[in-house]
Amino acid sequence: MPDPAPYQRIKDTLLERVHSGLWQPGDSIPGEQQLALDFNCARSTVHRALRELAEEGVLERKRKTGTRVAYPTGRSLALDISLVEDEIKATGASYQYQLLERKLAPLPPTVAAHLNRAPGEEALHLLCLHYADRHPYQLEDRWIDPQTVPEAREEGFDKIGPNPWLLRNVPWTEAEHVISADLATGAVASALGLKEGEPILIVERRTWNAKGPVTTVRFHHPGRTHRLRSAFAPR
Amino acid sequence: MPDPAPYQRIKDTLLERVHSGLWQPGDSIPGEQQLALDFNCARSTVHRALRELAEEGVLERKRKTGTRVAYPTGRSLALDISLVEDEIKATGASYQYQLLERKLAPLPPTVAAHLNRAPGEEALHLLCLHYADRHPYQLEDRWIDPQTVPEAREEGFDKIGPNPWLLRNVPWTEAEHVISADLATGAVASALGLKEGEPILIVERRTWNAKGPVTTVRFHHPGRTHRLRSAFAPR
DNA sequence: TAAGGTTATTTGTCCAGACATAATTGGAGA
DNA sequence: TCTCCAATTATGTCTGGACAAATAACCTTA
Repeated sequence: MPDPAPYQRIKDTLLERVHSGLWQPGDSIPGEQQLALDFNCARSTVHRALRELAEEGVLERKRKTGTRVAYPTGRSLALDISLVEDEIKATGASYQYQLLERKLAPLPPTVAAHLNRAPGEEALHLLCLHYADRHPYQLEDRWIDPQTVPEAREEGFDKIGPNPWLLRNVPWTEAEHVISADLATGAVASALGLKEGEPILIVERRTWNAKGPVTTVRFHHPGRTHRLRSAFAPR
Repeated sequence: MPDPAPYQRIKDTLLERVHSGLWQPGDSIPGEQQLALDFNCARSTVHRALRELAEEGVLERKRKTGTRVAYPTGRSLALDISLVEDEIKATGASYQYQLLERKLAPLPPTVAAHLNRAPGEEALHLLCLHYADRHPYQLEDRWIDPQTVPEAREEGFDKIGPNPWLLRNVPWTEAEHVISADLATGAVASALGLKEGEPILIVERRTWNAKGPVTTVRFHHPGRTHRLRSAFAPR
């Protein structure tokens, strides 16, 4: 194993002091000059370690006042949202993909608003089901704007899921996520193998690239068994 | 407004080139040497800009090969989780806090596991309701380990919510979040003013500090009206 | 042709020193 | 006592130079 870089070693050491409780939230810690002497390195090396720890929310720095251990606020939480396939395989389960529906359909109002289209205009609508070990894991309800993504007209989406296909062909540069809960009804319930009225967890993602809105997608998960997890440090 | 630092200006410029689509995912971009000439600055300044963009997931860098625009993967998503009070006030709504229950009670098994206690041992149980403009916004169901946090015995929690109190008195250094959906039942339903069987969104947070597990808390929100939002960049 | 070693290129990090900038502190003057 | 300015001190950033490490490309040899 290669030696970690000095700035990294310093970060680790300082973080350890915070985690161990040796330095408590609110405590002042030594200045860069002093730490540079302690660690026998240049001030800029110490500076980088401190700067990054501050960015990560571990420390708070102010000119003239110096550096203190930050009070955690839980200001942000990072959720991993990978491709379903990777997500499922990471748990050791087998992955299966099934296309339920693919057709041009009139846009519902909320989706139309995101895609900058009038409600009722036609767009490509996809319904896909992702299985983990043969159990329904996620129902994907997606709209693709054929104006921004004309190539999508040629793609059947019967072999490859829309997510990997889009990443490959029309990478987006901006996204917005909204998480909410609702009840399973009709098609969603039966696709996921749930009874009507069971809870579902919904992650909605809307993405843009330089040319405009690309796609809106709602991922539906069985609410009681699915979990979005985040082990994490304050930020 | 003060001039932004050069490395920041470079970051902005490069990010703009990616966002505008001038540089597409997969494209190679000029090397550090070249960019330093372009921006008329030292290589280390360019290097910092590139390094940070790579950390943010915008670029991918490899030695010898150079720097390319990254394909977005949506690998992570950042949710802001602030204090409820700030969260509510940020929307312009008025905030109100109400303590519903505060008593020592035997630990349910799942909570006991996190707090390293045997099920049935006693811990401090709190039920709190947070209002936005007089409407129930969040039901907080919290367990505090009186062994790790003896001070909590003395606190009534009738004026100050457990969250701000804990941050002030027993800051945690590590946390884990789990998001899920369920149905409102019994006490939860009536506290939130929902009918039985309506969907709720649950955020569970478990925290630790140097001395051990501090607290387990479940935040219950009305599922259809509450949203966890994240405008975000790929990572 | 295949294997293996060498070279060149690019990023990664460090350093020492310099100046900029924010913010506290203390002192001068009203 | 109050106000305002200046000195002090910590962090923030840049420079220009150096060396390390990864790795793609090339070159040698069997």
